[in-house]
Amino acid sequence: MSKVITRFPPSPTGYLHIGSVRTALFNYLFAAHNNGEMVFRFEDTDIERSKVEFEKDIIAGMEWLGLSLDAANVVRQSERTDLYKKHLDILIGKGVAYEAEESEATPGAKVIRFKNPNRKVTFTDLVRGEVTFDTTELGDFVVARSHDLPLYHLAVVIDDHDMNVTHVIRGEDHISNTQRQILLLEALGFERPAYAHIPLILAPDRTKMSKRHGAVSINEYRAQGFIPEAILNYLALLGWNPGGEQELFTLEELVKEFTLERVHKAGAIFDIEKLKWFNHEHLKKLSMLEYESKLKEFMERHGEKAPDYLIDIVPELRNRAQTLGEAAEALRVGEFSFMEKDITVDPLLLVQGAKTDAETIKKNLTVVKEMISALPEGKLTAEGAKEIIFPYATEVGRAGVLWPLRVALSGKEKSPDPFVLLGLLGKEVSIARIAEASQLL
RNA sequence: GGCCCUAUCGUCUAAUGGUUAGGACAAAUCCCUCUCACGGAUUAAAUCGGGGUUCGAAUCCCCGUAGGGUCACCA
Repeated sequence: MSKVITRFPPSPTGYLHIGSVRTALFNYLFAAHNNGEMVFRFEDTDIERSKVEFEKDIIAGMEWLGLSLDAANVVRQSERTDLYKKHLDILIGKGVAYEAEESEATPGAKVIRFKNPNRKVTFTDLVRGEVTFDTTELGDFVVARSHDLPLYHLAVVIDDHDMNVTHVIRGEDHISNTQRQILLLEALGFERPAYAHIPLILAPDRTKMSKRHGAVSINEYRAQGFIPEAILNYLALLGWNPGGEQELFTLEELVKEFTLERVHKAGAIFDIEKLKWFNHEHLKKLSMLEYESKLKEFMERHGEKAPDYLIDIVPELRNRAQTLGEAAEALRVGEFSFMEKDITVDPLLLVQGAKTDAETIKKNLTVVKEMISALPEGKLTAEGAKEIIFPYATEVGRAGVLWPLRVALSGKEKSPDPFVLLGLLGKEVSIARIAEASQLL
């Protein structure tokens, strides 16, 4: 059996779309699973709408996702007109294509129409089984604007053949294009590739996802702080799954499991909440250092500077934020302001949740301060602090000890628990803050 | 409208003729608890409808219904 070759042929007429990414992913997974290859080409026959800016965006997006195979050898249809012309002449020579009326798009040139044999075309779709179309309603469709300007269907057929594509895996919106392409490829004497039309990603209203539904460009997800591992994992499971109950997969695992037989037939609604869950899970799998550098890079990308204490609060950030964007936001709005040199403590807040009077609070804070002071230098960890303080707090009433302690250390109504705070701030700063808070009472 | 495709909890899905129809997200409740999170437990929630085939149907067939895709000198 010949080597499996799939393809990803975006047209550079917009930013990399989330739906394109999933199609690319399925092509990638299928090729990789079968030790094959995914080829890449830009379908820019529509010169009006195609832009270099979009080409760059698509390449950058694919690279970021880790799906780029050979971006250096990008093929552009606009650079292959000789190849198309050659085949166009063959079609005309055979009498299966002919010059018709003058072109609207390029005045002076005649459009080329394909002489429709008006018959039924049946193909086996690897996802849907046998599909039959009657091509009669297509009429003699236009295959080129002129001798030099092929249209999509012609270019696709020639390129897929020329690039030795064995499997055409694309969105279901292309299923009715297949009949035209089969007609052309047979007229040219090419071998048919295998076809697989995968279900579309739908917006919550069950229609094709588009800009009016929110984010469709992969850039927007990147900007929100989603990471490639999560996006790929989520997208792979939209319309496919390996059958078990496992949901978290690495790219390698997806490659190992992927088969077209298990691709669904029905469209799947894109659920941002579930994507967030996947993102959180993949973020949790990162080491402290990996998380730190990812967040740092993310913040810099958005013109923000990560604080130098970032590494210390990674564990907290990681369990709170589902996306890097949420982590950056938490930092921006001061959720971790207690890590700064100076904090302000509101005396009222100190007693607010303590369920006891100021005198008791003051006494409790003093006891805690002494407990910490008694600890040998460098011994103040969250666990260690909890070990000595928690029994005392339980004995005299936790709210009366832990709430004021937490507020004294953070100055905030909401924060990580006081033991974590002690571990983060260290002995010296903690003692100083407790002392300052006591003064306020 | 023509043609094509599709149909399991709100959502993503498992179960490829025999299960109390399972899991996950979201929701609700409870636990943990000094707050916010995290985490743990529990609950509610589905086979679109009607006919067949079969001892037995979510699963196979037919008819409805509903939804989607597509009908360019765009891709």
